[in-house]
Amino acid sequence: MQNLRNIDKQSMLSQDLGELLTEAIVQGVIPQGSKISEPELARRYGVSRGPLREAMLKLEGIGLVERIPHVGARVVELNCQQLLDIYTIREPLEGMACRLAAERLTQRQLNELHDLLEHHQQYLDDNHGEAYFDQQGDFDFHYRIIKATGNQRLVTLLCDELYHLLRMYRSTSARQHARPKRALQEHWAIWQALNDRDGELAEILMRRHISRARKVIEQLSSPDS
Amino acid sequence: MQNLRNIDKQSMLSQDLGELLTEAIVQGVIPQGSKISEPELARRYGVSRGPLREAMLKLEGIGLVERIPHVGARVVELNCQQLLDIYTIREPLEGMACRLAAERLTQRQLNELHDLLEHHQQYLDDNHGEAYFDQQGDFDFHYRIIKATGNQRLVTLLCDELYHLLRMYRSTSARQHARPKRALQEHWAIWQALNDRDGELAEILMRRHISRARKVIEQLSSPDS
DNA sequence: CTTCAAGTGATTGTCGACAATCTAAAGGTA
DNA sequence: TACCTTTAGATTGTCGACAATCACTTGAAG
Repeated sequence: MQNLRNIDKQSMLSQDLGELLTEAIVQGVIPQGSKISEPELARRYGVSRGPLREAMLKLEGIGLVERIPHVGARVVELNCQQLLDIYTIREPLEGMACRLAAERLTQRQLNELHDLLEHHQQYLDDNHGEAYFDQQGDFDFHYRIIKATGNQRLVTLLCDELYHLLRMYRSTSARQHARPKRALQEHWAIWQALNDRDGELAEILMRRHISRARKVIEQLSSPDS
Repeated sequence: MQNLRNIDKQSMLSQDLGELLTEAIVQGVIPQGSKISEPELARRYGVSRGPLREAMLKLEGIGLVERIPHVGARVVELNCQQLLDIYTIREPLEGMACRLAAERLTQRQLNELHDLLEHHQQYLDDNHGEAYFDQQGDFDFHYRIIKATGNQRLVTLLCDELYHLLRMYRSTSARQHARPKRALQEHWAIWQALNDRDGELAEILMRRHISRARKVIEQLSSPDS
């Protein structure tokens, strides 16, 4: 009864390795574009090459590394174009997530979202400007809406795959959320629509929210014209 | 089937295995819900368990099999709810794909799409009713639009992951596209919008197209109310 | 007869080793 | 000097083998 952790979650070595490596790559410990040597990583983590290769396969599926047969694996280099592509996917997907969430969110979940936004608001009003909580709060808001859809495949797709890439970009790029107050306003508007059970409006607002963030990135990447 | 390694010397064994197994599962050769024994499959394909496990990892990433640590892998059982979830994801994603394609399709690609639809139309008018071409033409239309977006991640997501599940469902279910003529009409309308470079309308039409197909499935799954 | 415990057989996860292949440095030729 | 070939080194892909774990049978107790 005390070692509950060992019962409910059988840990595979390759699975744990996958999560470790994911965090290492997302946080920039393993820099973008760097080559990944299987023997070296295997020695560092004290495992054989078998589980490590399986973990790499999983990372490749997420899109964090790219593998070339007989050559090896490299951490993906996330240029602006690829980031824009991700936002292009996020926009309609999270819009649909909002539409679904408007029907399925419980009152309790809505209240928790409200508290989250107020907490976030207070931090910004106090002018802390701590980017960490800013990003954390931002992601948290989106995560909760997505998970409320009850569409497991949608949750996996967004939270377990695409968002790793976003976190990687934000942790390695100096840019820290260029417009936190505006973004929070948009979050409030989305919450209002969700609270009114207006799925159609919530979808539009979320799409605009992501589309605007995408435009900011677009202007940063090509400041000319 | 034994000389798998002679197919292409430059590709990896696990990669070829992944494609073979994907086809076998999609076409129902390996039935839904069946347990997958690593030693048995390894013997059948004349390879070791290493590459086979790596192929299974890839299939798990696509969502064709489910693995439980220390228990094994099973081919996923695609119930109606999961199929509805997939359509829920397809609707906004392919809508966005249409919006993008409206800007990027070349005149040549538009003409090819036109020929494809006319070919399809002729088959239906001749009352062949051959479900195979019907499905093939349907998928082909959607594939071409998606690939015209130029968003590689979107292409991979839809064509290399979600569509395998759709093909699996259609090949194992007796239902053969309940409304081929109506669907073709909607394809024509989408093509018209694409040809007019009206991305906004093309997106709406594609969303409606997929949403209607989803409703058909929804009614089949729960005929009451 | 039902239920639970131990044992047996098979399967999974992991490891170390070997062949095929790629990378990079050394050396020869125009 | 520039370019091509060769060669040594390291890395990747694959294989067979062993320990850990699970499923199923057997058997005994209530």
